[in-house]
Amino acid sequence: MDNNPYESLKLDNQLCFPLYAAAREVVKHYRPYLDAIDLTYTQYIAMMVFWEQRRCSVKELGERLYLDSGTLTPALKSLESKGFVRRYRSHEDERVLLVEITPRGEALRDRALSIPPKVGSCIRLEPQEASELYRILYKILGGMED
Amino acid sequence: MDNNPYESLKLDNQLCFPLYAAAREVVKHYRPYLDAIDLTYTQYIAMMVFWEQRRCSVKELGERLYLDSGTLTPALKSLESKGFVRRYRSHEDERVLLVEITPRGEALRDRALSIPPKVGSCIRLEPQEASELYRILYKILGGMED
DNA sequence: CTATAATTGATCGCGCTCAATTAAATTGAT
DNA sequence: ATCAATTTAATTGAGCGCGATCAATTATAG
Repeated sequence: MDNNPYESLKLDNQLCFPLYAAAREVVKHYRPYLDAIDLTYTQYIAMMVFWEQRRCSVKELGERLYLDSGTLTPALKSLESKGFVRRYRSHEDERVLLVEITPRGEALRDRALSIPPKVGSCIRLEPQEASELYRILYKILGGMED
Repeated sequence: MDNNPYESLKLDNQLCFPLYAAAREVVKHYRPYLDAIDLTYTQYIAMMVFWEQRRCSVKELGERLYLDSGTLTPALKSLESKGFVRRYRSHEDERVLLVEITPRGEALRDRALSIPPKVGSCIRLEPQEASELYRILYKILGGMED
């Protein structure tokens, strides 16, 4: 049947490759909509957190987004320069940098509302496939922490 | 039940976000093994193509990997500098740049053989989940071309 | 036979990621 | 209680990936 010792190195047998490629393709579809509100994808998912909870530390944000501070610091500085958040050190612990949404950032939420349905329509999956994909992806994310 | 008009902007309701995060997490797990053979992940998936078909054009490679020349050109130059491939223009059509694997590149295949099982063991999915994920990811990739 | 369009890669600037560094807080031994 | 050692938090800088633009080549139309 399969006597090729290099079978495991074939591109078509990789799970990581379509994961990597699909992620880039989907994020790419956000770009025109995100350009319109002057956000990158990383900034967009950060704003999602602030729309939900107004304020959090860089560390907490990083855990939520699976991103480290090296990625977040420049993204948050950019959000601050656009007036969507403000950044300040915690008084209780000076090591902690807190980020808080501004009224301008709150206002952006309404302009972002049209994005999810637009991108969602490009990912043509059955509802059942979408929820299965969601479940499996979080299983991967949960199982990799070691 | 759900009267929040911003429900669609919650991080937990996004499909793209876990896709984006899981892709990065999985690729990150390749790094130590790829470092050992001096390849980046992009260079690794490019080598997979050459291990299978020895030679192809930059354009063809880009279609296969869903990457453009801005990403591939520096990656291929780096592979060339390490002696794993050679690059030359096609005689039939001078616009086409062909990339061909070298004996040194062929030899690298054996050293890469141990990588897929090592990374695979970090992605703790049932075989059935893995194949379902594979199917759905390629459905996304196939359905986005427009 | 010239002019226009399309294709192919290369180059450049920006954002993201990782490793190393700096700064702050905590722990623990005396 | 004090101070070195460890731990924790975020910033900085280098390299990679991506989108946009450009130059060179080829194909097509008038």
